[in-house]
Amino acid sequence: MSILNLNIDRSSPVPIYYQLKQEIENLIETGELSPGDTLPSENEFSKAYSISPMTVRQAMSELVNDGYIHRERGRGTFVSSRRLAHTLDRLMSFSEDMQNRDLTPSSQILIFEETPPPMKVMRHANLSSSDRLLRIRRLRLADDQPVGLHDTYLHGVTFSQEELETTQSLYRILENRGIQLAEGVKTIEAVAAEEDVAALLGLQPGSPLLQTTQFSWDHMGNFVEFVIAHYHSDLYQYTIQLRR
Amino acid sequence: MSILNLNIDRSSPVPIYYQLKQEIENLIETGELSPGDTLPSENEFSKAYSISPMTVRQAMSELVNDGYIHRERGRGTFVSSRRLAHTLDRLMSFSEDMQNRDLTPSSQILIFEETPPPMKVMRHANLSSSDRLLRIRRLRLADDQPVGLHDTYLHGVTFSQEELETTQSLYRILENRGIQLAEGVKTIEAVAAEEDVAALLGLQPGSPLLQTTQFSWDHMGNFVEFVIAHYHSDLYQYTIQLRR
DNA sequence: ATAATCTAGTTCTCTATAGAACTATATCGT
DNA sequence: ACGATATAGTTCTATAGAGAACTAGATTAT
Repeated sequence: MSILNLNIDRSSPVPIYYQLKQEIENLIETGELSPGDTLPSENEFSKAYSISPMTVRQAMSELVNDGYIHRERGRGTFVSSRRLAHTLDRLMSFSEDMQNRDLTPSSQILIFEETPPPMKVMRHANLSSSDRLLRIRRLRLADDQPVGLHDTYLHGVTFSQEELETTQSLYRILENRGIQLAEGVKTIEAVAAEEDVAALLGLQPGSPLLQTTQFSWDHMGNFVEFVIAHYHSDLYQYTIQLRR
Repeated sequence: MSILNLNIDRSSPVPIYYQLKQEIENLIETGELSPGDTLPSENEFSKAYSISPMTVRQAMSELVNDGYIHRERGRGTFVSSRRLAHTLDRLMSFSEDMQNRDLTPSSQILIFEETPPPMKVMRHANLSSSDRLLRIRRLRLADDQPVGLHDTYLHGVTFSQEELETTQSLYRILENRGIQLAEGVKTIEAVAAEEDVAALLGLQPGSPLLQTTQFSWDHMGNFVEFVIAHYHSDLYQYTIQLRR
C-alpha cells in the first residue's frame, strides 16, 4: 500500500479527510513511513485521489496537530519523529493507566461514605463545609500487588458502593450520568510514608512515596473530583510527554 | 469592543483568521467573554466582517485547539472554562519554570566536563561508550534557596563553561547553535536522598526527594539532552495540566 | 567565479458556495 | 394531551479555485 495508493472509500460515511488522516497515521505507526520522509504535496494528493486541496489540507493540519508530521512553507511536508505522536497527557483512570503498561489492575474499596469537603478542596473548588462529597478510599493493585492508595472526593454525583463494584470504573459511572471530565490539574510531590499508608502498601514508615493530588472539572468548569493518591515509589513512576 | 465589532484590519499583513483568533482570545483572557457564553455563528462572523466562512472556521478551529472554546454541531460555539487555555506541558528550562512561579532563579556550576554516556543514556539514546557527552552538574536555587540538583548530559554540542556562565541559559545556547528541542519524555519518581545530594540540599540522608529524569530530542528525533534532577520535596512540586 | 535573476514547486491565506448532519423549537394531527 | 412533522439555525464536510509567501535550484549577467 503505497502512499499514493491508499484505501479511500468515497461512498463511506467516514469523512474523506479523516480516512486520509487515518491511513497516513497507519503508515507512520507501522513504520512504512519513517521520520524525515517527505510526504507528497497537497497537489499530488489532491490529484491522486481526486479530492479538493482543502480536504487534503484538513487531513494534514490534524496530523500536524497530533504531532505525526511537520510542514515547512516552500519546502514540503515531513514525517516527524515517531516517539510521541500519540501519548499526550490525558485524564486517565488508574485502570486505563495500568492497561497501557500491560498490567492487570484491581482494587479494594476501603471506605465509601459521605463527608464534608477537606479544607484544600473547599478552597480550590469553592465549596462550603455544608456541601457533601462522596469519599472513596481504594487500595490499588497491579498484577495483585498493592501499588497505591487513592482517596477520591466526588461532587454532584451519587451512586452506591454496589454500583461501583459491579461497574468497576468510576469514570464510566460519571459518563453514564452525562458528566464529562474535560480538564484537570495534577500536582506531584515526594513525601515520607505515614504509618497507616505504609502498612497498606507494605512499606516502612518514612519510606519515600510519590504523592499526587488532582482536581478535575467538566467542560463548563464545574468541579467534579479531587483525588489524593500515594504510590509505592519502587513500583510506580509517573511519565509525561513534553512538547516544543 | 463588542464581539461583532472587533478590530480587524484587512490591509494588515497579519492573516485575517489570525487577527480574529487573537481578538477573541483577548476577550476571553480579559473576562469580557465568560465560560459558557455563546459565540456568534460562523455566518454572523462572516457577514459582520465580510470574510469567508472558511476563514472564520480556521480561526475557530485554532481556538478549539488551544482550549479556549468548544463547538457542538447543531448547537453553537461556547467559551470554555478559562482554567487551562494556555499552560500545557512544555519543554521548559528551570529558569522559565521559576519565573512562571514568580521566583528568582540562579545556579552554581559544580561540574563541567566531558564524559562517556551513562548506561541509561546509552540504551535510550543509542550511543556507544566511545561517544562523548558534555556533563554539567548545577545546584539550582530559587530566591537564593537551594531547591534542586541538575545533572545534564548534552550530545552533539560543545561550548565553554564561560559561555554558559555569561549566557545563563542552556536552552539559549542550543538555540544559537540551531538546535531546537521538539519533544521530551520526563519520568518522575520519589527516592530517598543519598548523602551527597542531601548535604547539597541541606537535608538529612533518607529524606524523600522528587527525582525527574528527562530525555529530549529535536524535530528529527536526534537525541539532544538527558537530565537527571533531584528536588527538595518541600520546596518543589511538579504540576501538570491534563486534558480531555 | 561570483552575484543577481528567474523558475518551478511548495505551503499558506482567502474566496464563494453547497449540501449533509444535527439540535431545538414550533406547528400540526390525532 | 401527546406524538409526529416541519422549520430554522447551527456546525461539519467538501468543492474549485487564485494569488501570496517562501525555498531551492537553475540560469543568466557581470
